[in-house]
Amino acid sequence: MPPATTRSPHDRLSRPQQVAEAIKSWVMQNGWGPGKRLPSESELIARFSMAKGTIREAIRILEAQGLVKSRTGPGGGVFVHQVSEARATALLGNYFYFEHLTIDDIYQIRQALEPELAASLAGQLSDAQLAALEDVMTCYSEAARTAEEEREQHVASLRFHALLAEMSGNALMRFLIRFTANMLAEITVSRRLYAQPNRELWSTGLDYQSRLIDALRRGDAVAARQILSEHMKNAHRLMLLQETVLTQRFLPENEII
Amino acid sequence: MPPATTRSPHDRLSRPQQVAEAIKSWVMQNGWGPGKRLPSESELIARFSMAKGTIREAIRILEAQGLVKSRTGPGGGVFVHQVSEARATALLGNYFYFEHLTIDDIYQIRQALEPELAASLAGQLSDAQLAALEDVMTCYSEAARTAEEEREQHVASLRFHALLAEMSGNALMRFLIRFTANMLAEITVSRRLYAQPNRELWSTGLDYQSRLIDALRRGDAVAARQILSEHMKNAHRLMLLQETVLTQRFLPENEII
DNA sequence: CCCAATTTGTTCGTATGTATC
DNA sequence: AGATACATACGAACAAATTGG
Repeated sequence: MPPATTRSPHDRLSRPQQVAEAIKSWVMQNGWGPGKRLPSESELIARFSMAKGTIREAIRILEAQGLVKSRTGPGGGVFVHQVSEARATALLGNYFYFEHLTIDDIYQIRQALEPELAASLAGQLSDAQLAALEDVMTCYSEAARTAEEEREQHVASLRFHALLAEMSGNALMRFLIRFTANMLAEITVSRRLYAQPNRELWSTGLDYQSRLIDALRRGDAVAARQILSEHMKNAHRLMLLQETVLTQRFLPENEII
Repeated sequence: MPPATTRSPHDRLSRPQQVAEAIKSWVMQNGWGPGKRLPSESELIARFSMAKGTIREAIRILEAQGLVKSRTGPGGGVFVHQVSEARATALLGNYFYFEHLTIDDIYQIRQALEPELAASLAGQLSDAQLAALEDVMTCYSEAARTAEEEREQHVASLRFHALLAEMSGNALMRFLIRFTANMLAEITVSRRLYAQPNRELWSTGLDYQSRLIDALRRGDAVAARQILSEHMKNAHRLMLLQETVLTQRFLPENEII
């Protein structure tokens, strides 16, 4: 029995989709990487014996997936393009537009991932990296006075986690941490949760992160894991009070954090 | 200062992209859900004052993202469509085609997520669900004789985890567990890692999963977490011996598991 | 079973915009 | 500035698919 591609015979692929798939596997088989220029429109028209419109739609499909980019003018054309994190985030975000994630859901993942991330980074960071973490922390070292400052502190605290993720050698970990933080920001911003003064969250958050940086510097993986685990548990608990269903929008193709 | 969309002024959106974005936010603002029919091509042509080809490219962009589907004939048209898990998996998989994930990377995530999943399911499953888990388990209760059987057992063991994820109320958890299992299957299948007889992995895996089901039935969250944690650690250790860089293909738009 | 209506799908010719030399 | 090479956009015609009479 073959690996069995589970496409029902009823949803046949349109010609542009066929062409897009063909180009995909063509690029893959030749091992072409980012920057590689694909044949021009007219060449593709000749190669696939299809009309311009059909070829163009195929290119658009690949472009929407972030796999190619096209430029006009001489030396222009269609180029293989590395899918950006922003694009991947937006595309995955579309999926969760229809699933209704709660703050609980997101924190269950963060609760599992972040301590593991912290543990894996203990003793691995350079002085410059540790300094960068402390730098972000100082953005919210003082109690917020206005709602605007409150919001900025909230964003900064999420940036702390994003920065930590950036330091991981694990691309999957990096993406997931940043994605979950993004989703959380979407909720809190869209629901104005940050507007509710939550001094306890930010102040205890500051304390935890300070201790975390210390543990990371000492190379104490167990402590780092424990600290971030408690931090997550606490943040989760505080946010739980204002739990809400995520009515997230279609994400535009740009970075939130 | 506005939320600041970080699009450089140099990569202006093409007209089809503009139209696609306009339709997106249009759907969003009206709160239209899956099944809602969008205006016909000709209506969109009139509304946006653009050529048919341009409108069609916009539709294709949305279709590539899995947000709409179009049907021909009377009563046909373009319909809002819930992004499928398969589509989301494929789109996210494209991102990691360019990042080079290792087995280590994937197991770091599974190691963090799966025990948490197990703990959250303890005492929450119906008899039918527990029976379904045992059912999948029996698929590899006997030692494999041929390489083909070996492969089937491997797939079945990944299915066990997928089924477990399916029982979570957390859509994000469900997706991530299945996604990571998918990525792992991609590696092991494409690199033929399953071909190497690895009796220890499957037999100990069987033992672990049997104990896990028991703990889930008893409602012992701590034990469930511990068992799956050890199982992951063990599976990771065994796979580490044959570690390899993931040279994953562009994922076709279909389900692997 | 065929025919007609409706809607997306595809083709071709032409013209325009844009970046490079 | 002008020529060149490429994607981009337009419009009209035709093809295919689906539904209902």
